[in-house]
Amino acid sequence: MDFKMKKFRDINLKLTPQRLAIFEYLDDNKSHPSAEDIYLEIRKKYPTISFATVYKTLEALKKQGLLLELTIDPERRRYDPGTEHHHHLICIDCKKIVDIHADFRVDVPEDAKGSFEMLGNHIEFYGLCPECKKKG
Amino acid sequence: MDFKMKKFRDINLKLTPQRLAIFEYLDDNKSHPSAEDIYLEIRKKYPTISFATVYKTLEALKKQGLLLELTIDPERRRYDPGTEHHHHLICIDCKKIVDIHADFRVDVPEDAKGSFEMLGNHIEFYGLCPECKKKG
DNA sequence: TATTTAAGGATAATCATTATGGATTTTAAA
DNA sequence: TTTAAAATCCATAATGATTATCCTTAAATA
Ligand SMILES: [Mn+2]
Ligand SMILES: [Mn+2]
Ligand SMILES: [Zn+2]
Ligand SMILES: [Zn+2]
Repeated sequence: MDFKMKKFRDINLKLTPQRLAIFEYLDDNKSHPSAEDIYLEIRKKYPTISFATVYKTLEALKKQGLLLELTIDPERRRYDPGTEHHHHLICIDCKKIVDIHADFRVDVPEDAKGSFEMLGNHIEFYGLCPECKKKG
Repeated sequence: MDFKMKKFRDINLKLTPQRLAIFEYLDDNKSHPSAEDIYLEIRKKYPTISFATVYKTLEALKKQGLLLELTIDPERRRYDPGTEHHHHLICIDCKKIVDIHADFRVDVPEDAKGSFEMLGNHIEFYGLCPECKKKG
């Protein structure tokens, strides 16, 4: 969180109570929340905060490279404060997203990639979380 | 396409000219089109077709397991008539999606997966297509 | 051909996200 | 401390994709 504040100062972005609350909520957050998740949480402290503020703060964080946007849930965008390269496991039932910090060799064979310039990759694992497996 | 018709007949779904046109458009289609792409194309033959019809047909195909919905483009859903297990390469510039038919070993280590039940995976590769690389 | 039932199409509704604009707050300078 | 400029807040409107509704039309089947 400290470094988020620093980065913001560095580029003339102001530190407001709303933003600090969002930083704090995201800091070390492993739940991959949606904009609404964040909005609902921050609203407990700042009941007048607007969705626009949440979206704009997320946009600013993304632009600083301090936040990733996940396109893994077809219903809504999810955000990930863990910006190191990692992969995800999503429960097909409750949509919970869990980090997978493992290194996989996924070199695309030359003939398959053609003259594409390869820049990165992301693996989505699908499965059932322990809770949902129990429920059936 | 034939087998799509058969599956539809088997479950009391009617074969209409609009649906056949969509089947035909999707058959062997490697472009991963959006609902709008499909709508615009079919409209050439059936100028009165509605978006609702496109969405409903896609939904029916999905339910039959004849079509996959991709959550790889944050702006809109893309559809994939290739339902065999494969991966994708997306151009971060023009959003073109290309199939990668290669087999990768991506076994999640026991300690990372916990008691999740693993059911599948999908790898998204990010890069620049030859055309976009040229443009800079 | 008649009957049944699903599908088509126009359009409204919904939901997530983005844009706008005036009031407020922060920051820096005077 | 006062002032001014810039950034942010939030209410709200706009947008764009997707889903729902409802009435008319057409496909299937006997
Ligand atoms: Mn993550
Ligand atoms: Mn594909
Ligand atoms: Zn679950
Ligand atoms: Zn491209």
